[in-house]
Amino acid sequence: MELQEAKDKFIHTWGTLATQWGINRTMSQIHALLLLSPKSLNADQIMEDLKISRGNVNMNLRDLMSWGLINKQLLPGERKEYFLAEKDIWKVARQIAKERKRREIEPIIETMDEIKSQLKPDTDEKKEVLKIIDDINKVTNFTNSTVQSVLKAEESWLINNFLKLFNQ
Amino acid sequence: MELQEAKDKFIHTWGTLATQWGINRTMSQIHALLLLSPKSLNADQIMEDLKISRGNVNMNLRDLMSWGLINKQLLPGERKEYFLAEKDIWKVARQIAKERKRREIEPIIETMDEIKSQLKPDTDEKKEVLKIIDDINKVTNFTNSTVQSVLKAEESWLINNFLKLFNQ
DNA sequence: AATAAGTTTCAGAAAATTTTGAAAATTCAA
DNA sequence: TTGAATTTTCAAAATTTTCTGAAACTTATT
Repeated sequence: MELQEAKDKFIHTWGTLATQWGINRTMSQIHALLLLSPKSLNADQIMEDLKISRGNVNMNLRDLMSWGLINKQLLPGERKEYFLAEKDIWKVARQIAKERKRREIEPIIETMDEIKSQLKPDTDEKKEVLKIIDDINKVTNFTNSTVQSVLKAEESWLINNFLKLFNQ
Repeated sequence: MELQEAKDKFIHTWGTLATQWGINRTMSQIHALLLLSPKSLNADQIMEDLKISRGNVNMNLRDLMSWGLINKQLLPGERKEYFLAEKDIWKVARQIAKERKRREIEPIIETMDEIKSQLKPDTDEKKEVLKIIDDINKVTNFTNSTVQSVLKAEESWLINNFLKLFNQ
């Protein structure tokens, strides 16, 4: 397999996988493209490479920035904006976990709390509903704090290795 | 807030949240409905309650069964099939984690392995691509085994409590 | 074996999401 | 300022996903 073939396969598969977990295909493909690119790229280069429109590139670059997966780079003497992916995959994974926690887990807690505060447990059926809501809250909080502690542990493991590097 | 209102809010929000994480809205709503229902329900009851077609109900009930979140119940003297949700939310959460692991994490490992085995590291650029693929594999394996061990720990905590119950 | 009750399938319709591309807005240089 | 380069926005088009409903299939009853 040649380099370009491997890159294409990676970018294509990454996009396909992403749709299965509710992430926009193009966003993932741009991310994959930037991950594999040693140099930062501008909108025109991404447009040409993935054969997509300027508007699409723009929207998804902003999304990727909001996920903290890529950064804008202003090259001296260049008018155009260049984009560079975070290459440290551990950092990428932590970033994704944090975002998903914020976007997926926190809204559940909010909704459950809202229903809980407004429904009086004055009948057996209401009590049953409240029981389920309470259970969901427990599980969600557990998941939340587990993710949190794994993130923290993982982060300090990285910090440890970083420190070791300086102790050599 | 009255019972029906609370139920509706729960079912509706659950459906909306689900779409944000790549799960079909109807599937989540049927799951929510069954979670809140003390009795098992048949296709006609679900159709009427959520105002959706028979085909849609059938498809999503099968999906929910494949996720291990609901079970078919054959009531004596009844021709129709009834469906009952798993009410133990910890079990539900474990089931979802297992499925997502299988559906989201395992395909990544497969793809990365495939590219890795076919791309020779004979240039610097190829080596760089292989480095990223390797990193992704490391992170994915780490995530996989972390989920695995949390699941296991959580499961045995449950087992522990179950056993305690009998030691009283 | 015929019929009735219930379930599954799937082509086409409807709905939701994504993408395009051109116009508007912004930024920079002279 | 002006105007050229670049980025952003957004209505409409294209695409993808979901849903419907009727026909086909399966299972149970007489």
